[in-house]
Amino acid sequence: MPKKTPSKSDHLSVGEVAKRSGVAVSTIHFYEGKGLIEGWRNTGNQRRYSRMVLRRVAVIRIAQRAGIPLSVIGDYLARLPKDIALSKADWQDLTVSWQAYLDERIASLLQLRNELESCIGCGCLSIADCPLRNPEDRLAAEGPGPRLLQD
Amino acid sequence: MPKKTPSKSDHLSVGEVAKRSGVAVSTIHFYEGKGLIEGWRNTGNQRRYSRMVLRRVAVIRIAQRAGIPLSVIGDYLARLPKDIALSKADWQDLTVSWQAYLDERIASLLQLRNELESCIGCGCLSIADCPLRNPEDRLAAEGPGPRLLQD
DNA sequence: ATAATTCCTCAACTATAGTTGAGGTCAAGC
DNA sequence: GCTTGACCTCAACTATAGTTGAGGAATTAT
Repeated sequence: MPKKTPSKSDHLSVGEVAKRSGVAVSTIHFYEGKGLIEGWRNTGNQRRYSRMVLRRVAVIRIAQRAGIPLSVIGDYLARLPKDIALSKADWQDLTVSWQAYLDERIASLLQLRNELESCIGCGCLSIADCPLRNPEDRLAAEGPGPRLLQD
Repeated sequence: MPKKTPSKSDHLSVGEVAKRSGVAVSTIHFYEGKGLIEGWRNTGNQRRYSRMVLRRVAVIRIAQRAGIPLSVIGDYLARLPKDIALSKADWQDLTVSWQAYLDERIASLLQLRNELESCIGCGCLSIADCPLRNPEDRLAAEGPGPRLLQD
């Protein structure tokens, strides 16, 4: 039984996870601190991860591409089995949720785009009339925006 | 000549700008510090703004809705006349730029959405095969994302 | 056995977009 | 003419998503 390769079978060091998932070691630390991933420690207090963590990191990065904040990603991941491979159903749930999220964001951006289009050259920005400043829009606008107008 | 109303003609205090544009006074300070808006001071060192600043603030908030960072908004605004009303052409330039920006972001989100769709249930996330992890995507992906994969 | 990596923790720092508070000044109303 | 409210500056703090560095321990390679 050769024991040459860094860590075989199913325990990866942070460095290996970092290299294989394409993120920095500090980011792995950070994700673990946030509870997004989990592992155990060896006798020398060094982090060891199951290779399942690679998929979790991939999932995190994909969700980030969709603009989902880590806290929300964490909520999704928390409902999933830890250290067990994501099942087809798990992955399906995630993708469906994220598609809904993406759909909302896309719709919101499209609305803004169309409003810009209809306002090209008008330059009005009238508080009363312009859809770009119309309070109705705010209700349909994306969530984390700061309060825009109140008159 | 009545001089009752807070500040008539064409000089608004921060408070008035804040109230009329719907942002906090601290935000006006912040924008001024960032060079996004400009004004002058009265004899008592208090900020005074032309009413043109209201439109500028509206423009800033609209651009933020589109997800454009303040630094970029500042670059656009810097090329515009200060303290002079935005012309139709100015506004047109802005909206066209922002639409292009929005189009890119929308395209990028749609691509991700479609990739998710094609991957529903596959759960592969294969480094080699999965479009969600495929390096080709990165080139087409949105700008400010952290580096994703390098193998 | 020693040297070179890798890893550990913890604190501090980056950037973005602001908000909050302290301590003090200015302007407006009565 | 004095009190209240609006304003001033500056520093510190919030949140998100990490990165960087110091000082020290563990692991790996020669």
